[in-house]
Amino acid sequence: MLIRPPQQATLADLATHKLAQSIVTGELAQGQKLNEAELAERFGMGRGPLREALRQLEGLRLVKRIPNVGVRVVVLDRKTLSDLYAVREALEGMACRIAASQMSDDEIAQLAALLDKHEAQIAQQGGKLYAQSEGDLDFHYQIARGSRNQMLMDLLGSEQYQLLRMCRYRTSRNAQRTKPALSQHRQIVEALANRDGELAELLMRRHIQGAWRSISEMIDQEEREAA
Amino acid sequence: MLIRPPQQATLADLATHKLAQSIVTGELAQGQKLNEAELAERFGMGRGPLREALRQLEGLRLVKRIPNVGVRVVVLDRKTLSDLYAVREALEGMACRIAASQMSDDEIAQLAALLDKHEAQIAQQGGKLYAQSEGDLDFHYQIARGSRNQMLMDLLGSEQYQLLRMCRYRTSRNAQRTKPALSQHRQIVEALANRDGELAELLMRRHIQGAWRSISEMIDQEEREAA
DNA sequence: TTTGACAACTTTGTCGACAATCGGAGTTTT
DNA sequence: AAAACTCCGATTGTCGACAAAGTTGTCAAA
Repeated sequence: MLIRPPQQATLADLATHKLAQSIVTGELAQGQKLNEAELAERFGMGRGPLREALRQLEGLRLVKRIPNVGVRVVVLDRKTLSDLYAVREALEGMACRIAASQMSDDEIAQLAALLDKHEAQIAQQGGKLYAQSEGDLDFHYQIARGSRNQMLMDLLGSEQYQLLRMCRYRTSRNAQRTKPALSQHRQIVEALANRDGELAELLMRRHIQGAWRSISEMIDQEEREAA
Repeated sequence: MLIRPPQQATLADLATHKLAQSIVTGELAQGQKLNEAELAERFGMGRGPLREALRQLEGLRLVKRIPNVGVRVVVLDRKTLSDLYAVREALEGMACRIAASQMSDDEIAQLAALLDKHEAQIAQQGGKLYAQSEGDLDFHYQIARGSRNQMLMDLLGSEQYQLLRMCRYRTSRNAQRTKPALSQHRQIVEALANRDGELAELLMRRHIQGAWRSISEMIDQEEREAA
């Protein structure tokens, strides 16, 4: 449970969290219709809190809702993901540039340590692509934190982060990109350590572009398989 | 009603819309506590739909909520606005760059026409700073549309747009920036017409930086007055 | 066979009442 | 007098039932 472990929470908050988890992990398929009564029963609560949860998920863009008809899990098609990566490039690029001047030496050191841990995980490679993927997101989130921009953290952390995780689960098979990604991460950390914001931004943008190319090819492949 | 006139809507949607409007226009003061029962009665509905509306507003970041305590209208302090403008700079800069290659000649012509209309409004200046402000946001939104990036349009359109409008209402007194702003807008349109994405991005970023400086000074002034 | 309307069913939208929790006034204690 | 405790009113959280709208299946007519 990487995100928001709700300590003191209402039932609606619980439901929001569980549903988000289920959607991100693919337990609830893309485009699937969500039945209020059924979900309420499954979670052991009334329909009231559940409806509130659905409203919140709508705000997080994890579901789409049509009045008097119902809500469905969003569908991550090619265009949506393309848009997402374009926005990420701008946002995370900015985060990197600012983080280069704002992060403490200690924070940057921690970032480097995170990559070491990350590398060790790859070495083991015990099918733990999941953990690897979450680790990567951690890296990106730490940089967002380094920008000291709460709005940026919210954007990257809540909405985009979730969609991205969703995408990862879908395409978690491609392990071949983990090594170049790690190398790029290291370059970014080095730029941060040198307080070179411009370079850090450039490297991050390239990194995300590379990730998009990789994802894009995978989608092409899927589409070809489907045809 | 510039945004989302809900045609076929549920009561909760209606409430969301009305509340958003009230918050943005300042009718509901920043930091004000929102009482469910009171609002429900005022809108002539039960507490159920109203609670759903509050959840949605929470997603739009117009209110903050604390479990078992209640929800309050967000407070736009200096840091929040600073963060907002930084994010806008990155996002709208990107929108401009992409729009330069994606917008049709016709759309760019419409954009120019919008500025003419805008200029006429300024000439009259009948205290209609409100309309002027909305016109400015229209300009920015049209460019976001030009990027053909739905996620970008959502981000700039729903959340940020609302916060920005809120800020405008608060600081709508500063009319002195309208003329330089218009001039900058024209430069941007020219860059778009020349299909010069890089220049368009640069100009937009400067434009937003200028807007932030203006807002920032105004906040300083307010703080000095308060002291 | 296809198409249209009708009816029954399912699902969403809404309300009112009850339970749980929090904030504050008043009182007690050190 | 300041701090802590206690109780009470107010507000939020939750549930079940009812109303309204949409969906689906059936049957008859073209």
